[in-house]
Amino acid sequence: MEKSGALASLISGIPLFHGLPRQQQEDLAKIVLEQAFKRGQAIFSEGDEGAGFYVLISGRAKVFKLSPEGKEQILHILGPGEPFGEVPVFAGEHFPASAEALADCRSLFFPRSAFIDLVRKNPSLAMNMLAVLSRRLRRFASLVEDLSLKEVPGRLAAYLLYLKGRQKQAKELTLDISKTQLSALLGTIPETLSRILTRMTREKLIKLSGRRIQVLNPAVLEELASGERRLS
Amino acid sequence: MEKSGALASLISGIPLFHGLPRQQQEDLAKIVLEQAFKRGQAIFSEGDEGAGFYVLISGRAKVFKLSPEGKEQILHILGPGEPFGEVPVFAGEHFPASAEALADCRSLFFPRSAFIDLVRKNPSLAMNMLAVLSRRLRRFASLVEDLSLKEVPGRLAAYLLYLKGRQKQAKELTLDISKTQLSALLGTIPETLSRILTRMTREKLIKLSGRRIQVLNPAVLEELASGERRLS
DNA sequence: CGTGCGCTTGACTTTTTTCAATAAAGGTGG
DNA sequence: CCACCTTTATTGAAAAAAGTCAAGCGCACG
Repeated sequence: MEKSGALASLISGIPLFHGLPRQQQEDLAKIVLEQAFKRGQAIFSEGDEGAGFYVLISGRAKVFKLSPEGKEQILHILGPGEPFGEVPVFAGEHFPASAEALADCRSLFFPRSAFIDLVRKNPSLAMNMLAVLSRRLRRFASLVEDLSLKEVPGRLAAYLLYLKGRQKQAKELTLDISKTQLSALLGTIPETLSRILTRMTREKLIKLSGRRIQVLNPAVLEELASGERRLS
Repeated sequence: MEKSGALASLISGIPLFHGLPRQQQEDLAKIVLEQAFKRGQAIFSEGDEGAGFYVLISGRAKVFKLSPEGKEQILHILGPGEPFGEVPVFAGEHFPASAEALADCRSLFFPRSAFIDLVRKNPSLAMNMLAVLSRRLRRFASLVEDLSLKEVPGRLAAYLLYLKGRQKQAKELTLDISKTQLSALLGTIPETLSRILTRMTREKLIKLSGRRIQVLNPAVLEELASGERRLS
């Protein structure tokens, strides 16, 4: 009783499950499994059979693709409350990418067939899931646009402005991931990222000390991000 | 009666609506609008408010992003039976990309709110839509992988093999889009595509005459596509 | 106190794009 | 059916962007 109460409150706090009748949140609690992963641990790997999907409860994780030569492209950085690994639940059975814990994590695991039963019985749950997948498609469209239509300085500028939007209380941004991870998120390598940060500093667009970055000139960053201007 | 009968048979032939009870296909027929677009005509533009989504009935269309400098990245080439523009139905309201007819098209348009009502009442329709969005996420993950982790010869090789898989009856592939469009689909420009086709021809991997391409050495194309080898 | 990992910088290579010119192809109207 | 004109495709030379290889620094953690 104790335990399922805690589970229920975890579940009701997940955006994917907002607006669901209490009964259905309890149904979810019945099928869910709790899991933990240590920093650096694989959660699943591309090609694995997906027996269900995950929701991150605490910690931080990444979903990524790896090239044969070892280059990594991060598709998504996950924080608490975010679902991942849903694709095989509804189409095909293997994961299209890999996932790994960036810090010690707790997560919930929802087994595929029990979850599908709930979705079938439950229009609100289906609608919420459709919204989640649609938002992800939107993000992916934007990622493709960045990779194909912008060069690295533009992608970095866009990311800095995105961070600034999320951390608007602080005058100074704090990177929530290592620069190596950031380079993989932007579709480049650490050396290139480092050089561009140096150039931006030289141009007085930013000021950086370790993981903290001050945005000195957001207007020019905007122009870089939208491709109107390039970094000299 | 005549007309709605024709509509009903169109609708029942759309994979998205397979397995639905007849009643629900009739419900769909009641809310649908038929539309036609001429070659080159815009169907919608990025940022437009999405009042509903489309299913292509005949012809061919593309969904794409445009950079400020005019470079285009095609996200998807659509053929008959394929739905598009669904994202704003379930998340946000504006289109994340633009769509245009590549040839004269007929399409069905499903208005958002009436369609959502049907989805809410209809678990199978919801499941089908979840499958469609999941498959698209899979494709996007693969597109991101290609753009970020492969160079252009690898992307082209992957595309040729994909085409070969779809046209396996013929010994000779036929490009179903212009080379300019293909370059935009592969995330490059016509000059680069042309040069790489020339190199592949010189290496005797393919033989090309106009839009027809013979694959002479699929094994090496596989290696290019997976990054094990590079084009000398 | 060292060892390792993340980060930076330099020199060099490769890939791709840009710009420009030309050639080929396809459709239209005479 | 042909001539014309627009679009599409190809090629070269040069520039730019990003990646590779290698070395060195600094900081954290055991």
